[in-house]
Amino acid sequence: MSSKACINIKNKYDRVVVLVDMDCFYCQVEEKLNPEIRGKPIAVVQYNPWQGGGIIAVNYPARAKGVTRHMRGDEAKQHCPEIELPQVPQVRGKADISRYREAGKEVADVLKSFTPLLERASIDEAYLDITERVVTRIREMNEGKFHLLPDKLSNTFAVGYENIGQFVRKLSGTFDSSTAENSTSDKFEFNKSDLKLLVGASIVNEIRAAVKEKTGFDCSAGIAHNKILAKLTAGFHKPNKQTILPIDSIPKMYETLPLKKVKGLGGKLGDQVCEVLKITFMSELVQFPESLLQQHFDERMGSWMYLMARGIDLEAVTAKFHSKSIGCCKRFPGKNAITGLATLTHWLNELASEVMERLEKDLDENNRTAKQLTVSYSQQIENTDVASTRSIPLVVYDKERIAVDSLEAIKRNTERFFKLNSTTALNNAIKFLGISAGKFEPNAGGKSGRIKQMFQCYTSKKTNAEDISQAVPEAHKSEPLIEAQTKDKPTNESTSEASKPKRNIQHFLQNQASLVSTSKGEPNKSHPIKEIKVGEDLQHASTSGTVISRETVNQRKDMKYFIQQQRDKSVSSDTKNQCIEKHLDSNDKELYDATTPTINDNAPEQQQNDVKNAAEENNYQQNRQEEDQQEIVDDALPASEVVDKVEAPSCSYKTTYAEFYYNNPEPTAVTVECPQCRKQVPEYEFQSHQDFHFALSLSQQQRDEFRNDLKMKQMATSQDVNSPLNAKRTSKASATASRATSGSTNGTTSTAGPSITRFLEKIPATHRVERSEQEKDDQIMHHLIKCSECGELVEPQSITEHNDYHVAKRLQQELRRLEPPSPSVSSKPVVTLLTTNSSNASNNLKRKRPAVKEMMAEPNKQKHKSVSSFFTKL
DNA sequence: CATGGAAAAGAT
DNA sequence: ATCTTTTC
Repeated sequence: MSSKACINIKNKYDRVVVLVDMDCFYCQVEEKLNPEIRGKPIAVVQYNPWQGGGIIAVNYPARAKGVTRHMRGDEAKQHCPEIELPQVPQVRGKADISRYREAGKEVADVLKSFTPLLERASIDEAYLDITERVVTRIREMNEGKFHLLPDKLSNTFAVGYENIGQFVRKLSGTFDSSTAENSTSDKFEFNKSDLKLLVGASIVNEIRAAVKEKTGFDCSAGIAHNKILAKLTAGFHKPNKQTILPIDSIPKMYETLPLKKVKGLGGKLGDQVCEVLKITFMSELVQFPESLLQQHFDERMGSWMYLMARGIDLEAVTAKFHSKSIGCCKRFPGKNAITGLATLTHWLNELASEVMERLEKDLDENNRTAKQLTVSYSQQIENTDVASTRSIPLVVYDKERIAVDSLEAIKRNTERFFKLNSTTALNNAIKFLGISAGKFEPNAGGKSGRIKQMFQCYTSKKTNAEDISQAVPEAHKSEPLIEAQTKDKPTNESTSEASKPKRNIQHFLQNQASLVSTSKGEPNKSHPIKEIKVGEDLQHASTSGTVISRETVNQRKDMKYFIQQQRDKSVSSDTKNQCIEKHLDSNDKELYDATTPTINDNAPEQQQNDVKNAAEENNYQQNRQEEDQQEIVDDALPASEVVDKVEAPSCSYKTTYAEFYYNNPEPTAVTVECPQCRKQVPEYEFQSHQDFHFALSLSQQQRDEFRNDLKMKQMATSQDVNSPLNAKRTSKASATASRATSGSTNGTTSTAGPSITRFLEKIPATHRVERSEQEKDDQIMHHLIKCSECGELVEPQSITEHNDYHVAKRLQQELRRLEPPSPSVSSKPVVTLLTTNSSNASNNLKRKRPAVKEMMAEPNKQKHKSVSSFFTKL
């Protein structure tokens, strides 16, 4: 599991790698959903209340009007009054992109039907290695079964050529004049490789046509010999077009290609490279020896850049269809920061719900189970945001459990979670929350699988007999070419049969006239690459959050030393370096090394932005939000208070709960009346106020259930719970209690805690259900019973079965619980406070990339097949 | 507070 | 295991 799979450097031009990129995908999805707006200028917007919402996708008509990403909806309207602004659906108070996710999968399914060697790169992008198909097609061409007619290459462009016809002519010309002698030259090899791209383009055209036919979506594609270049190339002609990148065109293209446009160099690293080497364009990178690059950056990175400067990227396309993690998150900026337990609980539940939903779907579709939960959050501590991440075992797919465990993880890792003397007011406001599940394992059949199966017949409607196996022949994994070529290996190498290929090519050329005229409509600008649009939205402003962590600060502190160390390293002659050069074709060098002499190692200028020492300011003025919040809630009581309420019913929550206690009402300038509670709310607070009501109404339900469970437990144990005075204790008790309801055996609460046997007894439905006021009528009317476990409304005749489901669920949980050790309690409190103004990014550029040695370890097994042989067979 | 959310992968 | 970086 070292690093990324790479191909042998000798095959550097042998692959045909395609990047398929959906054109303004979200817009297309919305268009498909609502045909009314088709063809109009469109921008997809998310969270519309504030200034018309943030734009996350813009279609081409709208782009023509000057609308761009990271505009607000209002701004877009100014540029283009007729613009349509469909919104990203909002579910559970947060943006929900499942609509696009599903559309993306639809597309990927189509792509996958062309090759198993498909790597999904994002929701709307995928890499394909179609080398095998190309080789097959070339064979078919040789056999006369396939003719590469111009109509197979519509909407196709080649970098460095006016139109595709020109490229074809150039290519065929070299084959025409090929003799046995020059057919061994590198140039000739290049042409063979480029021919593959051309043939590949015909396949990609079919792929894109299939996508269009099956899904209705347009896409663009880049066709090159490796991933990075394919990605780059895809951006050259859009939308609904495809571009080939011939080898010869790479150096010219590099001359005007800003280094930062290359994937992987778009961020701080790219800045560093440009700064340290004093360069801007990719073409300037070629002058530096590998050793120098390795010294300034790191070994891996150095090698990667060295090769990249020569148009080489050895990373294999690996079959990957499904995400390795499923998660969701939300920011709570500024006044939206979470300051109370109730709100925190609410949002954790929302996030947990979404994750759960998606996990269950994933279980259905992919027959796998996530084993790890990761909760991330950032807290405002004394004025800086501190981000943290904690991982915990994910033992059962259970929404409540996920939410509770997440909360526990946060608590456990926060030194002072609550404000002094409070059991609900958070000491540190939370500005960001995220829950994600990962470490998927395939669902094995077998003994543990049996429970899962019985489980599944409840949870999933589908009996998923078919298991979408993403298995891919191992042969593909690292060396797709070898196999292809082996199969294809002809008996004779490059012989002098130039007549037949000529015939074929001329057959092709006969149709060139039409091709050229086709592309006339769209003049192929001779690549002003400075303005090239790479990818859909490459102008992603580096907002570079202000969140810093202790580690970052420490790194900065160490930087001086670090840089010095780098400098001290002597310029040792690198064997690896020589190794690479040895494997570069003479033509590679010709292509790139012509003009520029190698320059010497000179030390990087480091900016000595000294790290400011953490200066603690005791700025205590953050209680504003909670004050506002609490004003609202005179009559309602968030779920998290229930425990305390039950335990200490005599206390007024207003005085007991800091979340509401820190009330220092300030005369506010502009207020609005809340339609729900009819309180005056500061205008700028309105949204979060609404959120709060939302939270309230949702938690109400839970509260009922919770109380019922408590009641039951009390009946069972006849014991009291802890005093609410100790915050830590209380919260723990609360968490444990709720967990117990879902099947825990251990609890601090009782001597006779709920055991699994207890749950295995069938519980009469009538005892388990209690109707809430609002639902009563509904339920009576429809003769439905609400399950106290999950809140679902169930038909009476199904309630037994339904309860069985929960029993099974608990059973599984119980079994699971025995397996893994409990989550490791963290050793240290997380909260360390450091501040800095330095935005100096020159830290830590060391990366590890696959060692070049490994890439070249494999000896060349193949002799390249002569191009002329493509045409020899009849 | 102001793009936001999502995911991967590398670094330590 | 946690944090950072990058990208879309």
